[in-house]
Amino acid sequence: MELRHLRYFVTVAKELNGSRASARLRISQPAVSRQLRDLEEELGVPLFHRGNSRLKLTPAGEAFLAHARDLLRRSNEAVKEMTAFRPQARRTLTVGYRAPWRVTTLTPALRAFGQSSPEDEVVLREMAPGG
Amino acid sequence: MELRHLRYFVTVAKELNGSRASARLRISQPAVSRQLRDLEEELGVPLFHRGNSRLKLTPAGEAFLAHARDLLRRSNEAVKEMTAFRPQARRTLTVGYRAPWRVTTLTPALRAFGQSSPEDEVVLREMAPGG
DNA sequence: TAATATTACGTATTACGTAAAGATT
DNA sequence: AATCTTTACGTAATACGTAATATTA
Repeated sequence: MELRHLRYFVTVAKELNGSRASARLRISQPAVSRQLRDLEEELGVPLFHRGNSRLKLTPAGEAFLAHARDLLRRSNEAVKEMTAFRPQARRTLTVGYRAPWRVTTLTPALRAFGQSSPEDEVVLREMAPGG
Repeated sequence: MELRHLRYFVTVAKELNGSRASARLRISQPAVSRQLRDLEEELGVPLFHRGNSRLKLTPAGEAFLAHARDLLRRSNEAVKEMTAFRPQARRTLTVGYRAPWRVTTLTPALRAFGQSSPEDEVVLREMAPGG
Protein backbone atom coordinates (compact mmCIF):
# COMPACT_ATOMS: atom_id res chain seq x y z
CA MET A 1 0.00 0.00 0.00
CA GLU A 2 1.21 3.46 -0.89
CA LEU A 3 -0.09 6.94 -0.19
CA ARG A 4 -1.22 7.09 -3.80
CA HIS A 5 -3.84 4.46 -3.08
CA LEU A 6 -5.12 6.53 -0.20
CA ARG A 7 -5.20 9.72 -2.28
CA TYR A 8 -7.24 8.05 -4.97
CA PHE A 9 -9.53 6.34 -2.52
CA VAL A 10 -10.25 9.52 -0.56
CA THR A 11 -11.02 11.44 -3.72
CA VAL A 12 -13.38 8.77 -5.00
CA ALA A 13 -15.04 8.52 -1.60
CA LYS A 14 -15.50 12.27 -1.60
CA GLU A 15 -17.04 12.39 -5.06
CA LEU A 16 -18.73 9.01 -4.95
CA ASN A 17 -18.12 9.09 -8.67
CA GLY A 18 -15.06 7.65 -10.33
CA SER A 19 -15.24 9.94 -13.34
CA ARG A 20 -15.29 13.15 -11.39
CA ALA A 21 -12.64 11.78 -9.06
CA SER A 22 -10.33 10.96 -11.94
CA ALA A 23 -10.87 14.45 -13.34
CA ARG A 24 -9.91 15.99 -10.01
CA LEU A 25 -6.86 13.76 -9.84
CA ARG A 26 -5.93 14.62 -13.42
CA ILE A 27 -5.57 11.00 -14.40
CA SER A 28 -7.71 8.63 -16.37
CA GLN A 29 -10.66 6.83 -14.91
CA PRO A 30 -9.32 3.30 -15.50
CA ALA A 31 -6.16 4.18 -13.60
CA VAL A 32 -8.22 5.11 -10.56
CA SER A 33 -10.35 2.02 -10.91
CA ARG A 34 -7.35 -0.24 -11.03
CA GLN A 35 -5.61 1.33 -8.04
CA LEU A 36 -8.81 1.03 -6.05
CA ARG A 37 -9.06 -2.61 -6.96
CA ASP A 38 -5.47 -3.20 -5.92
CA LEU A 39 -6.14 -1.50 -2.61
CA GLU A 40 -9.24 -3.55 -1.94
CA GLU A 41 -7.35 -6.69 -2.86
CA GLU A 42 -4.62 -5.88 -0.38
CA LEU A 43 -7.10 -5.05 2.35
CA GLY A 44 -9.13 -8.14 1.55
CA VAL A 45 -12.33 -6.11 1.81
CA PRO A 46 -14.46 -4.23 -0.71
CA LEU A 47 -14.51 -0.51 0.08
CA PHE A 48 -17.45 0.33 -2.18
CA HIS A 49 -20.65 -1.41 -3.03
CA ARG A 50 -20.27 -2.26 -6.67
CA GLY A 51 -23.61 -3.87 -7.29
CA ASN A 52 -25.34 -0.60 -8.01
CA SER A 53 -23.68 1.66 -10.48
CA ARG A 54 -23.98 4.28 -7.78
CA LEU A 55 -20.90 4.07 -5.62
CA LYS A 56 -21.49 3.74 -1.91
CA LEU A 57 -19.03 3.09 0.85
CA THR A 58 -19.18 -0.22 2.64
CA PRO A 59 -18.83 -0.21 6.44
CA ALA A 60 -15.21 -1.21 5.89
CA GLY A 61 -14.87 1.68 3.47
CA GLU A 62 -16.27 4.12 6.02
CA ALA A 63 -13.83 2.91 8.62
CA PHE A 64 -10.89 2.97 6.25
CA LEU A 65 -11.78 6.41 4.93
CA ALA A 66 -11.27 7.95 8.34
CA HIS A 67 -7.83 6.38 8.59
CA ALA A 68 -6.92 7.37 5.05
CA ARG A 69 -7.88 11.00 5.61
CA ASP A 70 -5.94 11.02 8.84
CA LEU A 71 -2.85 9.53 7.24
CA LEU A 72 -2.88 11.96 4.34
CA ARG A 73 -3.38 14.92 6.62
CA ARG A 74 -0.53 13.83 8.86
CA SER A 75 1.80 13.17 5.97
CA ASN A 76 1.11 16.59 4.53
CA GLU A 77 1.77 18.18 7.87
CA ALA A 78 5.01 16.27 8.24
CA VAL A 79 6.20 17.49 4.86
CA LYS A 80 5.16 21.04 5.58
CA GLU A 81 6.88 20.95 8.92
CA MET A 82 10.16 20.26 7.16
CA THR A 83 10.05 23.62 5.47
CA ALA A 84 10.92 25.11 8.84
CA PHE A 85 14.29 23.38 8.56
CA ARG A 86 15.01 24.72 5.13
CA PRO A 87 17.78 27.26 5.10
CA GLN A 88 15.97 30.50 4.43
CA ALA A 89 16.66 32.36 1.27
CA ARG A 90 18.65 35.45 2.11
CA ARG A 91 16.16 38.25 2.62
CA THR A 92 16.71 41.95 2.58
CA LEU A 93 15.10 44.48 4.87
CA THR A 94 15.35 47.96 3.48
CA VAL A 95 14.89 50.77 6.01
CA GLY A 96 14.29 54.24 4.70
CA TYR A 97 14.86 57.36 6.81
CA ARG A 98 14.71 61.07 6.25
CA ALA A 99 17.27 63.75 6.76
CA PRO A 100 16.48 65.34 10.11
CA TRP A 101 16.67 61.94 11.79
CA ARG A 102 19.94 60.29 12.49
CA VAL A 103 20.59 56.61 11.89
CA THR A 104 21.60 56.14 15.49
CA THR A 105 17.96 56.53 16.41
CA LEU A 106 17.29 53.19 14.73
CA THR A 107 20.31 51.40 16.16
CA PRO A 108 18.58 49.48 18.99
CA ALA A 109 15.87 48.15 16.71
CA LEU A 110 18.39 47.20 14.06
CA ARG A 111 20.55 45.43 16.58
CA ALA A 112 17.60 43.42 17.88
CA PHE A 113 16.57 42.48 14.39
CA GLY A 114 20.10 41.49 13.45
CA GLN A 115 20.30 39.17 16.44
CA SER A 116 16.99 37.48 15.81
CA SER A 117 17.57 37.12 12.07
CA PRO A 118 21.31 36.95 11.49
CA GLU A 119 20.81 35.52 8.01
CA ASP A 120 19.02 38.58 6.77
CA GLU A 121 20.55 41.66 5.30
CA VAL A 122 19.66 45.18 6.35
CA VAL A 123 19.93 48.08 3.94
CA LEU A 124 19.74 51.69 5.13
CA ARG A 125 18.59 54.27 2.66
CA GLU A 126 18.17 57.98 2.99
CA MET A 127 15.06 59.08 1.22
CA ALA A 128 13.99 62.41 -0.23
CA PRO A 129 10.74 63.91 1.11
CA GLY A 130 8.99 62.81 -2.03
CA GLY A 131 9.57 59.15 -1.24
CA MET B 1 6.10 11.08 -1.37
CA GLU B 2 5.00 7.50 -0.85
CA LEU B 3 5.04 5.16 2.11
CA ARG B 4 7.97 3.38 0.49
CA HIS B 5 10.13 6.43 1.09
CA LEU B 6 9.17 6.38 4.74
CA ARG B 7 9.85 2.65 5.08
CA TYR B 8 13.32 3.03 3.64
CA PHE B 9 14.08 6.12 5.64
CA VAL B 10 12.99 4.57 8.93
CA THR B 11 15.05 1.48 8.32
CA VAL B 12 18.15 3.48 7.46
CA ALA B 13 17.59 5.69 10.47
CA LYS B 14 17.30 2.62 12.65
CA GLU B 15 20.48 1.03 11.36
CA LEU B 16 22.38 4.22 10.65
CA ASN B 17 23.99 2.14 7.96
CA GLY B 18 22.74 1.97 4.40
CA SER B 19 24.16 -1.48 3.73
CA ARG B 20 22.52 -3.17 6.67
CA ALA B 21 19.32 -1.25 5.95
CA SER B 22 19.23 -2.44 2.36
CA ALA B 23 19.84 -6.01 3.54
CA ARG B 24 16.92 -5.76 5.94
CA LEU B 25 14.76 -4.32 3.18
CA ARG B 26 15.88 -7.04 0.77
CA ILE B 27 16.80 -4.55 -1.89
CA SER B 28 20.06 -3.17 -3.17
CA GLN B 29 21.93 -0.37 -1.50
CA PRO B 30 21.76 2.04 -4.44
CA ALA B 31 18.00 1.70 -4.53
CA VAL B 32 17.78 2.83 -0.93
CA SER B 33 20.23 5.63 -1.53
CA ARG B 34 18.28 6.92 -4.45
CA GLN B 35 14.92 6.83 -2.71
CA LEU B 36 16.42 8.65 0.24
CA ARG B 37 17.79 11.29 -2.06
CA ASP B 38 14.41 11.70 -3.72
CA LEU B 39 12.76 12.07 -0.33
CA GLU B 40 15.25 14.68 0.80
CA GLU B 41 14.80 16.52 -2.45
CA GLU B 42 11.05 16.63 -1.99
CA LEU B 43 11.38 17.77 1.60
CA GLY B 44 14.00 20.33 0.66
CA VAL B 45 16.07 19.29 3.66
CA PRO B 46 18.89 16.78 4.20
CA LEU B 47 17.84 14.09 6.65
CA PHE B 48 21.32 12.73 7.28
CA HIS B 49 24.70 14.31 7.66
CA ARG B 50 26.60 13.07 4.68
CA GLY B 51 29.96 14.68 5.34
CA ASN B 52 31.12 11.88 7.59
CA SER B 53 30.81 8.41 6.21
CA ARG B 54 29.04 7.64 9.43
CA LEU B 55 25.37 8.42 8.96
CA LYS B 56 23.82 10.69 11.50
CA LEU B 57 20.39 12.23 11.55
CA THR B 58 20.09 15.96 11.09
CA PRO B 59 17.66 17.84 13.35
CA ALA B 60 15.24 17.77 10.46
CA GLY B 61 15.82 14.04 10.17
CA GLU B 62 15.08 13.52 13.85
CA ALA B 63 11.85 15.45 13.53
CA PHE B 64 10.81 13.67 10.37
CA LEU B 65 11.67 10.25 11.77
CA ALA B 66 9.05 10.63 14.48
CA HIS B 67 6.42 11.47 11.89
CA ALA B 68 7.51 8.66 9.58
CA ARG B 69 7.33 6.07 12.35
CA ASP B 70 3.93 7.38 13.35
CA LEU B 71 2.61 7.26 9.80
CA LEU B 72 3.85 3.74 9.18
CA ARG B 73 2.44 2.52 12.46
CA ARG B 74 -0.93 4.07 11.75
CA SER B 75 -1.05 2.74 8.20
CA ASN B 76 -0.28 -0.76 9.42
CA GLU B 77 -2.98 -0.50 12.03
CA ALA B 78 -5.47 0.72 9.47
CA VAL B 79 -4.73 -2.24 7.22
CA LYS B 80 -4.91 -4.66 10.11
CA GLU B 81 -8.19 -3.18 11.24
CA MET B 82 -9.71 -4.08 7.90
CA THR B 83 -9.24 -7.76 8.61
CA ALA B 84 -12.11 -7.45 11.07
CA PHE B 85 -14.37 -6.74 8.09
CA ARG B 86 -13.25 -9.77 6.17
CA PRO B 87 -15.88 -12.46 6.01
CA GLN B 88 -14.54 -15.09 8.33
CA ALA B 89 -13.64 -18.45 7.02
CA ARG B 90 -16.10 -20.99 8.36
CA ARG B 91 -14.67 -22.38 11.55
CA THR B 92 -15.57 -25.52 13.40
CA LEU B 93 -15.79 -25.90 17.14
CA THR B 94 -15.66 -29.54 18.15
CA VAL B 95 -17.01 -30.29 21.61
CA GLY B 96 -16.21 -33.65 23.10
CA TYR B 97 -18.22 -35.13 26.02
CA ARG B 98 -18.22 -38.37 27.91
CA ALA B 99 -20.99 -40.84 28.48
CA PRO B 100 -22.32 -40.09 31.96
CA TRP B 101 -22.96 -36.51 30.95
CA ARG B 102 -25.85 -35.57 28.80
CA VAL B 103 -25.62 -33.11 25.95
CA THR B 104 -28.36 -31.00 27.46
CA THR B 105 -25.87 -29.95 30.12
CA LEU B 106 -24.02 -28.05 27.43
CA THR B 107 -27.06 -26.56 25.79
CA PRO B 108 -26.94 -23.07 27.36
CA ALA B 109 -23.29 -22.59 26.47
CA LEU B 110 -23.82 -23.87 22.96
CA ARG B 111 -26.78 -21.57 22.47
CA ALA B 112 -24.77 -18.58 23.59
CA PHE B 113 -21.92 -19.48 21.33
CA GLY B 114 -24.22 -20.02 18.40
CA GLN B 115 -25.71 -16.58 18.87
CA SER B 116 -22.40 -14.77 19.12
CA SER B 117 -20.83 -16.68 16.23
CA PRO B 118 -23.60 -17.72 13.89
CA GLU B 119 -21.12 -18.34 11.10
CA ASP B 120 -19.34 -21.07 12.98
CA GLU B 121 -20.20 -24.71 13.01
CA VAL B 122 -20.46 -26.76 16.19
CA VAL B 123 -19.74 -30.47 16.19
CA LEU B 124 -20.67 -32.65 19.15
CA ARG B 125 -18.69 -35.79 19.66
CA GLU B 126 -18.99 -38.48 22.27
CA MET B 127 -15.59 -39.61 23.34
CA ALA B 128 -14.35 -42.83 24.89
CA PRO B 129 -12.56 -42.50 28.26
CA GLY B 130 -9.23 -42.96 26.52
CA GLY B 131 -9.52 -39.75 24.61
C1' DT C 1 42.90 -1.81 1.86
C1' DA C 2 38.33 -2.51 3.45
C1' DA C 3 33.85 -0.84 3.95
C1' DT C 4 30.37 2.22 2.65
C1' DA C 5 27.94 5.60 -0.25
C1' DT C 6 27.08 7.59 -4.75
C1' DT C 7 26.72 7.76 -9.83
C1' DA C 8 25.81 5.61 -14.38
C1' DC C 9 23.21 2.81 -17.03
C1' DG C 10 20.42 -1.05 -18.60
C1' DT C 11 16.37 -3.86 -17.14
C1' DA C 12 12.04 -5.02 -15.14
C1' DT C 13 8.13 -3.69 -12.83
C1' DT C 14 4.08 -1.06 -12.86
C1' DA C 15 1.25 2.91 -13.19
C1' DC C 16 -0.90 5.13 -16.84
C1' DG C 17 -3.68 6.23 -21.21
C1' DT C 18 -6.47 4.78 -25.15
C1' DA C 19 -9.78 1.76 -26.92
C1' DA C 20 -13.33 -1.63 -26.36
C1' DA C 21 -16.72 -4.08 -23.66
C1' DG C 22 -20.00 -4.55 -19.91
C1' DA C 23 -23.45 -2.79 -16.79
C1' DT C 24 -26.91 0.22 -14.97
C1' DT C 25 -30.45 4.03 -15.12
C1' DA D 1 -29.46 5.98 -25.41
C1' DA D 2 -26.39 7.82 -22.03
C1' DT D 3 -23.36 7.58 -18.30
C1' DC D 4 -20.29 5.14 -15.71
C1' DT D 5 -17.21 1.27 -14.56
C1' DT D 6 -14.29 -2.37 -15.81
C1' DT D 7 -11.23 -5.13 -18.90
C1' DA D 8 -7.55 -5.44 -22.40
C1' DC D 9 -3.44 -4.01 -24.08
C1' DG D 10 0.37 -1.11 -25.48
C1' DT D 11 3.28 2.72 -23.68
C1' DA D 12 5.76 5.50 -20.54
C1' DA D 13 7.49 6.41 -16.12
C1' DT D 14 10.26 4.72 -12.51
C1' DA D 15 12.05 1.63 -9.08
C1' DC D 16 15.45 -1.70 -9.10
C1' DG D 17 19.99 -4.32 -9.83
C1' DT D 18 24.71 -4.59 -11.58
C1' DA D 19 28.86 -2.36 -12.39
C1' DA D 20 31.90 1.38 -11.86
C1' DT D 21 33.47 5.46 -9.19
C1' DA D 22 34.18 8.08 -5.06
C1' DT D 23 34.94 8.75 -0.30
C1' DT D 24 36.44 7.60 4.31
C1' DA D 25 38.48 5.03 8.14
